[in-house]
Amino acid sequence: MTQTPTPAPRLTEQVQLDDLLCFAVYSANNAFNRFYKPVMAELGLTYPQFLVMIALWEADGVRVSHLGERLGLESNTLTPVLKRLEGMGLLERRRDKTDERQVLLFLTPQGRKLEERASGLPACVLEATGLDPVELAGLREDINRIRTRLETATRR
Amino acid sequence: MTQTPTPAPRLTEQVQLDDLLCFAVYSANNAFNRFYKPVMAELGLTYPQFLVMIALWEADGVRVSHLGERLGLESNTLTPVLKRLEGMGLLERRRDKTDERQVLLFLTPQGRKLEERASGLPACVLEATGLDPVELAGLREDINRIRTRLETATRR
DNA sequence: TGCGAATAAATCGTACACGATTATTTTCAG
DNA sequence: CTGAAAATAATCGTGTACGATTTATTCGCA
Repeated sequence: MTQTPTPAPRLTEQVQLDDLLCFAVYSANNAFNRFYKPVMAELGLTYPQFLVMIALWEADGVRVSHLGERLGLESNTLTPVLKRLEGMGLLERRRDKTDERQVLLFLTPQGRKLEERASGLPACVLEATGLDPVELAGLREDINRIRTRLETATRR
Repeated sequence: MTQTPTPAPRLTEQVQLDDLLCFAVYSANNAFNRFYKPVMAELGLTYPQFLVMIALWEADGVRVSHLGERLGLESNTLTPVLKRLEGMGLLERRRDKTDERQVLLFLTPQGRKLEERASGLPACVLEATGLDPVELAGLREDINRIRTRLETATRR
C-alpha cells in the first residue's frame, strides 16, 4: 500500500505550444501588428496610436483615465503615446480647470481630419481576415469573454 | 444627374473600437500577459521567456532561426531574450561547429528542471478561462486561421 | 580558386507595456 | 480649518517587438 505520489506529467507531455490559447492570441496579435504596420505608416501612426485615435474619434474631451479604461491601459503606458500624438499635432492635452489633477484630451482639426483618411480600413481588414461579418462578430465575442474571465481571475 | 461622389462614411460610424477583432485580440493578449505575470514571476520568467522555454522543452539543440519559426519571431527579438535566459543559466548558446553562422540552443539541467515546476500551469489557465477543452480548441483554431490569413495578406 | 551573393545571427533605434514610485491636487474627517 | 488620505497623471527602469543595418560565415560558379 506504500505508494510514491505520481509525479505531475511534464508540461510538454500535457500540451504543445500550438495547443495553448495564449500562444494563439499572442501570435495573432503579432500578426495584426505586422499587418497594420505598413497601412498605419501611411497615416503616420503606429497600431497602438491608431487605437487611441479611434477611441478619441468616438469621444474626445475625456480624461486620460477614461481613455485608459476604454483601452485597458494606464497612464504609465498612455502618457508617452499621448505626448507623441500631441507632438504630431493630432491632439491637445489640457489640464482640467476645475480639477487640476486631471488632463483632458481634445482632438485638433488635424486629428479629426485623419479619420477621413482611415475610412477605408475596416473593409480592408475584413478582406484580409477573409471572414464574413457574422463569423467575425462571434469570434470577437468569444475572445472578449476570455479576456473578461482572465481579468477577474487576475485581480485578487 | 450631376452627383457629388458620396464621401466615405466616418470610420467611427462604420465601427466602434469594440467591434474590432484586432482590438479584442490586442486586449486579450494584454490580459494574458497580466494574468501570467505573477504566475511566471514564481518561475523567475517573463511570459515571452516562458514561451521560449516551452518551445525548447519540446525540442532543444535547435537553431535560433528554427526557434524563430516556431514562435513567429526573428533574431532581433530573440537574441536578447536568449541571452537573458542564458544569463539565468537555463540554456546555452553554442555556435555550430560545422557552420559557424548558426547558433544552437541547448537546455541546461537547470533549464530542464524548470519544466517540473511549470507542470501545474495548463490546468491553472484552463480554470481561469473557464472554457471546456473542446470549446477552447475550437476558439484556438479560429484564431490561428485569422493569423494565417493575416500573414498571407501581409507579405507582398 | 577566388569573389560576389546568400545566409545566420547580432546590433541599433524607436515604441510600446507595465510594476513601482513620485508629484500634484483634491477631499474629507476631526 | 487643517492635515492625512485619496485621486490623478507623470516618471523611471526593465523587457519585449520590429525595421534597418551590420558582421561573420558559407556557398556558388566562372
